[in-house]
Amino acid sequence: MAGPHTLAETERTVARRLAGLPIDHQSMAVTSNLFRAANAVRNYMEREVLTPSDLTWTAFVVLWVTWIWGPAETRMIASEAGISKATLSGVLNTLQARGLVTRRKDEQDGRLVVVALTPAGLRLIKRLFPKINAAEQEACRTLSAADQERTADCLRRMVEVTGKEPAEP
Amino acid sequence: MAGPHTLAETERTVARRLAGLPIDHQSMAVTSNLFRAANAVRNYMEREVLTPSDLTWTAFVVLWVTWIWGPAETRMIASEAGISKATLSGVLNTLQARGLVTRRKDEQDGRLVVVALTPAGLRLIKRLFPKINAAEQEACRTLSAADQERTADCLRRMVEVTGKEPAEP
DNA sequence: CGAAACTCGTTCGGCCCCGCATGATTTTCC
DNA sequence: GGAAAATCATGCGGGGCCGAACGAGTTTCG
Repeated sequence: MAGPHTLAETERTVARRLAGLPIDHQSMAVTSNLFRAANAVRNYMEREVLTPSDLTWTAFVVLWVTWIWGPAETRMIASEAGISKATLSGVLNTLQARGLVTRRKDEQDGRLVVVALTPAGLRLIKRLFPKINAAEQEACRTLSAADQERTADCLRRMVEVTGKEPAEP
Repeated sequence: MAGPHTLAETERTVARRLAGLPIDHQSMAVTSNLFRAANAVRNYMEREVLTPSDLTWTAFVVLWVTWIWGPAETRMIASEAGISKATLSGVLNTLQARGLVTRRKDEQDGRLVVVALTPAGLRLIKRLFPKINAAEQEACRTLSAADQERTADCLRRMVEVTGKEPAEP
């Protein structure tokens, strides 16, 4: 990520290259570091925790959501995991083939499919989640408690603002 | 993203479900909102700015990096864009087919490939970037200047901590 | 009751994404 | 000068990712 340039160097060069244009540099700094950080943390967790268990980040998230939200319909899992239903279908095929989740038709409503963890899936997520949380702690190591609280809050507000709104009849 | 639950509701449920486990909730709140926010902002920009021009987020980033860092080698563009060289190869194929970038062998070093914007590519990025910056401003709308500064700084620190380090012989 | 409208999950086509292997090129170091 | 090591971009295979189209199932309402 850092590549041949440091973060500070990169940001300086961009600012110089954009001199003269009427650009809001502050919000640009927030969003570009948002993407950088999300990528860096995600890669860090895959590298340190997930790859040894042959899991992708998305597969882990789906496993986690299924654990937290109990047996649940696919539409709900997709929403909580932040992926589309189409993507979830593929991920579930993979997880099901590895014997980590099961699919079952709902008896009341035949359109619904209920996803649940298998015992093996439950064992895996219980073993992996503490390691992921340790990695989260590591990623936030240099942030004070106040920093963490404020950062989480600011990120929440950004989600609220950009969350889907394309609906104005 | 928000799906059937609000952000606050989701976080409360997770906390209740994880009660008893020795989990650091604060860093979990930071990272989970980090991924949520990155997804939400990215989708927002694709929806509002990029899709009308038939560009993906990654293709836009590659175009932007090529603009900022002038004609440059692929390895450098990949690093700045936060993607692998392999991914960049594919993206460049797409952009080249649409006549937005050119590839040219370096004359000094035959291994290198220099990527440059075509006039059409330059026109496109110049037209799109102000709209992206407006979207960035919108995403940060509810954050004070101090919030923005502090958030950007915290995100930078998270990048530093998790940035690739797998080198200890 | 029964047709129309709606909801749900899956498939499909196209792109992004990566690690790895490969071939081309340059540099290092006898 | 020439073999070995290093560097670079690309192709490939497997998977994630989405919108759109589809078929099966359910609800609405005349």
